[in-house]
Amino acid sequence: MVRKKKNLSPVSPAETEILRLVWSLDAATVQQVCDALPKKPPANYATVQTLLRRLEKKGYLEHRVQGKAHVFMAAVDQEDVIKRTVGDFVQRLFGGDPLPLMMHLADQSELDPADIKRLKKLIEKHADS
Amino acid sequence: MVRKKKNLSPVSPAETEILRLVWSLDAATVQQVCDALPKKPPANYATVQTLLRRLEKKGYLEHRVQGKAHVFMAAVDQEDVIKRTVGDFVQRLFGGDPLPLMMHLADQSELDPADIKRLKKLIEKHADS
DNA sequence: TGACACCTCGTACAAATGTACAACAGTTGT
DNA sequence: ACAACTGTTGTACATTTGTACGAGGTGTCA
Repeated sequence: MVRKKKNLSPVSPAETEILRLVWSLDAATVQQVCDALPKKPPANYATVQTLLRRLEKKGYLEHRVQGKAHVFMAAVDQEDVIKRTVGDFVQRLFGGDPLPLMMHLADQSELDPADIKRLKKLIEKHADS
Repeated sequence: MVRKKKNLSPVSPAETEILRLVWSLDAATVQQVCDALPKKPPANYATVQTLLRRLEKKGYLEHRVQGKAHVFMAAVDQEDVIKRTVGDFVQRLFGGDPLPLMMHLADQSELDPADIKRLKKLIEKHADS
């Protein structure tokens, strides 16, 4: 698959969550996305459907027909989307400097030892470059 | 100052950037915020003004009058806002797990040695807790 | 003491966003 | 073959967001 880049209109907050679920499910029908959402405020089928439709129109998803249902799946590279999304976020909230965000996360998060190990390794790698 | 918490309506992306500038300037007039914005697309005074007014209405800013101008300043704790904002963001894009974001940032960012040192220290601190 | 500059205020308005209904169609169990 | 499901499509609509104009007030300098 080719997965063209750029020129994608922005993903709204609500759309972002839906997109994430499709990624994590790899491919999913409207129903499956609904089921994956928190039950607390039971997701409205129609609403989720609209979000999926919009994501497809924007170019982030595509679908194949399976039986009577549409199965949605990624149409662009997840990493690219995350990169852009995080980049924009860091820009707005921290003026583009990722360090404050790292510090905030390191400070706030409960990281288990394994996580810390992986993180340190990654950071280490950047130390000598 | 008391700085009540919660019940604040969300900050939109454009508003977020303005809010960040007010924080970084500590206190600022519309003009000063405009000047702090990238010149590239020269910020429209009226637009910035609207954003500041909305931030005040939402409760994030307040102002004092100085001469003929309004000087805007934070009305709620910056850390709280950042915490909530980052939290929401992590929720939407990563389902609430901050580690993928940490990894992404560690992987993408060019961190200088000093940054790495500080980060490692912070992470270290969490290792034995 | 006017003319100017610089501000705020009220207002506007298109586009994006969040949310959702109603109508219609393919499947399926009976 | 028909009702009951389950899904899609078209559409709607109140808010929020991004962007910005014009009128009117006020401090300032000649």
